Amino acid sequence: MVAAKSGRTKRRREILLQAAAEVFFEQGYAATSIDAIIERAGGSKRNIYNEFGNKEGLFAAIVAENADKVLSTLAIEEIEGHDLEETLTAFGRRLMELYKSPTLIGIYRIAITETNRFPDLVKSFHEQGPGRATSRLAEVLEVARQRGEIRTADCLRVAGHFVGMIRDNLLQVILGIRPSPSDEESRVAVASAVEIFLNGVRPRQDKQTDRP
Amino acid sequence: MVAAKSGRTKRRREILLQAAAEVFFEQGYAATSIDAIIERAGGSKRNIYNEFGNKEGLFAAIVAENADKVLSTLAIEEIEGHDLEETLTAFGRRLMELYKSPTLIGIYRIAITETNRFPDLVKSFHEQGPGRATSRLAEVLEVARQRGEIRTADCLRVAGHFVGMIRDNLLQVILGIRPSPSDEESRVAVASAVEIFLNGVRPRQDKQTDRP
DNA sequence: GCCCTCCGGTAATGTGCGTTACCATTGACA
DNA sequence: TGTCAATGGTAACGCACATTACCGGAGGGC
Repeated sequence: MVAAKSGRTKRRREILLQAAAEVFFEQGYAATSIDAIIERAGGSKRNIYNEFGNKEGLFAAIVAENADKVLSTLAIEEIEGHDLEETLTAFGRRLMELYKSPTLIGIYRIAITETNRFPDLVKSFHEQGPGRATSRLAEVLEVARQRGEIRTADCLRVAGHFVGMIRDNLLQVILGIRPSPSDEESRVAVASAVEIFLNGVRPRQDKQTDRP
Repeated sequence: MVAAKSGRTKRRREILLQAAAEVFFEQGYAATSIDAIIERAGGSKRNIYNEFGNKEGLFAAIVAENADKVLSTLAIEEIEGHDLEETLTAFGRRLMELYKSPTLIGIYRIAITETNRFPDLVKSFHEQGPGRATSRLAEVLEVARQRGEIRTADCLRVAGHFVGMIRDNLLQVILGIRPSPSDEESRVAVASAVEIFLNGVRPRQDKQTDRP
C-alpha cells in the first residue's frame, strides 16, 4: 500500500488540485470554503486534510505547481539563434498566450491579494516564474547590446518595459472588463510592441555606424 | 438635526472610510471583519450600519470615492501646450506617483480579486479612473500624429504600450516584492520609457525593418 | 479465512463574523 | 427643564466554515 501513491492516490491528488485551483481563482482564498472544493471534486473533506494537511497547505501546493509551468513556457532557449525581432516576437507571443490562460490569470489575481497572508509563497512564485522570464529576456538583450544591435543603459529595465507593453493587455482581462484577446488581436499587439521597442532601442542613425 | 450631516457626522464618515480602506486594502474584502474596522476607527458597529447599510455598501463607497481622485490626478490639460516629450514625461511622472500611493495599490489589489463579486463596481472604477487616463493620452497622441510628430496605426494601442511600460514597475510593488521606487528611480524609469517610446514611434526616413 | 492498518465518509465541535434587537445617552426645541 | 427623536454602544442570534472525532469498510499480510 505504500506503492499505492502511484496510481489512484496520485490521480486523486490531481483532481483535488484542479478543483481547488478553480475555486480559489474564482472566489479568492478567504472566500473559498473546503466544502465548495469538495462539491466540485467529489469525495469528502477528509481527503483534502489527509493529502494537504489544511487549507494553507492546499493553497501552497497549487501555487508551487504553477510557477514551474510558467517558467517552462517562457524559457528562451531555442529562440536564441534567431534574429532579435524574431526572438522578441516569439517571446511576446508566448507571454501573451500565457496571459490568456485562466490559470495564470487566476494565480496572479490571488497572488496579488494574498501577498500579506503568504508573502514568501508569492515572492517565490514571482521569482521562479514571471520574474525569471524577465531576467532571461534581459540576458538576451545584453547579448544583442554587445553586438551593437541595440543601445541601452540598462537591459533589465528595458526588458521590463517590453514585458510591460505586452502585459498592458492583461490588466483589463484580469479586471474582468474585457475578454481575452483573440489570436489575431494578440498577433497585432505583439507586433506593435516589438516594432516600437526595436525602433526605440535601435542605435541612432546620425552616424549610420553599424551594420547593414 | 437634519443639518447635523454637515459637521460631526461627515467627519465621522471620513474616519470610517479611511479606517475601512486601510483594513480592506490590507486584508482583502472577505477577510476583513467589521470588528477589525471598528477596532481601528473607534466607536461601534452600529456606526457603520447606520451610515453605509452593510459591508458591501461600505466597500462600494470606498471604491467610488477613489476613482475620482485617480482621474483628477491624471488629467492632461495644462500640459497640452508643450512638447510631446515634456507631456509624456509629466504624464509618466504622475502615473508613477499614483502607483506609489498605498491607496491606489490597495484599490487595484482589491479590485483585481473582487471582480467576480462586484463586477460593475470594478468596471466603473477602471473606466472612470485609469482607463479614462489612457484614452486621454491616446487623444494627445492623435494630435501629435496629425502633426506628423509620430507615426502609428493605432493611438489607443500605443498609449496602452506607454502606460504598460510605466506600470511594469508597479507589479512587483503590488506583489509586495519590492518597496515603492524612490523619486530618483521613478525619474530614471520614466525617462527611459519616454525615450524608447518616442524613438519607437518617431517617423523614419527610410524603411529599415527589413534587412538588405 | 482472519486480523490489522489505513483511507474515506459523516457528523460533530468550536469559533468567528455579519447583522440586528434592545437599551442608554444625548442634544434640540418648546 | 421636560420631551422626543435619533445616534451610539452592548450583547445576542444564527449561520458558515475550518478542523477533527468517530466509524465502517477495503485490502494486503499471515
